[in-house]
Amino acid sequence: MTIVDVARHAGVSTTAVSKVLRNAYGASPAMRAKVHRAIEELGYRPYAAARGLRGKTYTIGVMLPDIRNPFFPDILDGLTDTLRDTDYHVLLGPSCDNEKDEGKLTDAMVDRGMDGLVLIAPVMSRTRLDRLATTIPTVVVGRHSRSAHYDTVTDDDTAGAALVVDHLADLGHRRIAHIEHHETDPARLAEMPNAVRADGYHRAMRARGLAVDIVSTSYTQEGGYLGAQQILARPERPTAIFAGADIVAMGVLTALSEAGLTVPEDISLAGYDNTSFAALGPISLTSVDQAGHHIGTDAARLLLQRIADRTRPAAQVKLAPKLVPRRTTAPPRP
Amino acid sequence: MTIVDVARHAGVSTTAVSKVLRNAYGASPAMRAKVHRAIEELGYRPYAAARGLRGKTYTIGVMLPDIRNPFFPDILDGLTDTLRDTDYHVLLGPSCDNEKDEGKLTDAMVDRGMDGLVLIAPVMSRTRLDRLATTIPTVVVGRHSRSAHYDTVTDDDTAGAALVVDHLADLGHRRIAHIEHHETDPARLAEMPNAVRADGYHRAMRARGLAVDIVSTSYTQEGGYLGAQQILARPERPTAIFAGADIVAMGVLTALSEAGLTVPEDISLAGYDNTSFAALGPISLTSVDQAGHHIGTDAARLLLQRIADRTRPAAQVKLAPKLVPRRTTAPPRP
DNA sequence: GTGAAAGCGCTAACAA
DNA sequence: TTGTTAGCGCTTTCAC
Repeated sequence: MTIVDVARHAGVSTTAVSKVLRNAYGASPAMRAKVHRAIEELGYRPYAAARGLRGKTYTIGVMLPDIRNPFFPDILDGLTDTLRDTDYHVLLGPSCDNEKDEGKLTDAMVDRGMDGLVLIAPVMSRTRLDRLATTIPTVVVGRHSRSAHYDTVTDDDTAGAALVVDHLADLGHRRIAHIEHHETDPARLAEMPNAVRADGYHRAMRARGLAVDIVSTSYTQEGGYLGAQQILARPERPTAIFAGADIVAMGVLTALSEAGLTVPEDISLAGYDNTSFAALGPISLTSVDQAGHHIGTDAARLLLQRIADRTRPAAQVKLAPKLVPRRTTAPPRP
Repeated sequence: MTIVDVARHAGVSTTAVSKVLRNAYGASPAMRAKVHRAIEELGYRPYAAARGLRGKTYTIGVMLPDIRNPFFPDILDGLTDTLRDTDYHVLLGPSCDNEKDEGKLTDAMVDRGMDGLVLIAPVMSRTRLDRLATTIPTVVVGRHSRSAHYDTVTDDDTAGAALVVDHLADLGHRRIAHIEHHETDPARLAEMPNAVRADGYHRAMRARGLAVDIVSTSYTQEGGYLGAQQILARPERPTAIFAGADIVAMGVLTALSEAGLTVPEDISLAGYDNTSFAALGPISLTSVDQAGHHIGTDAARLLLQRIADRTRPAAQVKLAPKLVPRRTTAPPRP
């Protein structure tokens, strides 16, 4: 079942069918109707793989660091909701949290002729990111970099971290530890959301005259578990922990519970992302909302615009985070 | 940068390059070496979209019902671990939990020339599933159907449900409610894992002479929340709840917590899937382990075999679930 | 507004 | 073992 069959069935040329399929200029209403009827009657579906050879594949690729992090589905929902009424399909790569896997995945997506990419918090070098974006329309989410070739959607992570520090400090906490996602590359130190968040914590603490206490693990449940264990092994225990992501806070809860500590009586805990798990009754985690759905919507919109016009100036959308206080934060024991 | 450039650079024919790329028969070691060097030097990458037009795209599509359900990443890990050392790439569709979205996504995957599909708990009709599997190598995960055209990997949901019921009954519970994922289609009633799980509960309860109490919502956090609210509104409250999935149990916990009930003192709770959240310290949910990673490994292996030989007899792999008792289940109040 | 014809990059017959 | 050649299904000039 090909375009040739449709053309024959409708009594027109293959060119005509192609034009109708693409809503291209140069097909009369009568022709469109004929072709559409033929498509209907034959149950024809264009073969995207073949379209890609000359035109577009109507496919958008999404890369994310960790499918287990419940924040990313929010972004995905925003993306798919926006793309639902278009001809585009979204295809997701499996989690990849290192430069090598990222390279493999983005290569694979380019090789499959995808029309555009949404990269969520990519760790690849700025050079590579830039090169990629000149190859294929790209929107970068979360990473605080700026390029002429790709659009970005970010949340103000500096402000978000300050929100948490201020909240805890206002409650009376003086010793507030932070668990961050380990970042050594100096170039990425200024760009990755986790690094900016840690920097925001740093600034906010110093602005209050408080001593900085950072533990480096990763933005995973295990990272939170291990980070909390390190913190609990300290001679002087902090009275509050600011986990860089809700998923980290989940692991922290396990470690605290195993240590026989209760939240917020023994120690306060705040997360980041305001995922659906933060709202869970028995957890009720204080967190920072960065409106994942909205991020996804913006990313999709920007990508569609960039696909339509690859020369348009790059846009930087920056969203403002919001603190959502819940039951895991309270004044420290007197 | 095409195969022609590589051929010219290596001083061989395009066929030779093609053969080397595919590890096909008919290329001398000397030729392979020459071609590989040319590929290296030119930084050539085959264009998968074009390969798909004649041969394969080296792409495997995965469809899952809900990206928010933390059980599915386990399966995905098993899949990607197994596929990592092959030439195949895994691409995931966005969540789709209804027949229409499933149809759109599988169509899109077929249209993109994917070499094989892994469908996790698909809800589409058996006819459609069968037709799909004759079009493209397919492995179905979780669904208890049998076909000559696709392989299946399932867990013994009947036994798993019985494990939970027996555990609770042995603790002394008599009134055990079950929250299931709503299923009306009579054909799917015997095939979907959620339906089989509910049926297993049914049988196990009756075998013990206990009264069945089923609430139908969905396998989501919200489904658990709403289901628990319905259960709590009963004149006579059950002493234990068996949630059909861990993600459901998460929602149940919220509802119980809002109602001022404690677990397991006021009410026992068990989930299913043994996700990483079940092991979380403050949650510590009794659950049923169905070895998601193993399921993924088997699915990948079966799919590779089916891609290699589409006529091979269909295999049905059935795994055995295991109960993981934790702190949310205890004897009822006297 | 419409259609004929030339590829897109690759694979697979087939011939050498 | 190697190379020549004809497409895969679609889009895109470029005539008409």
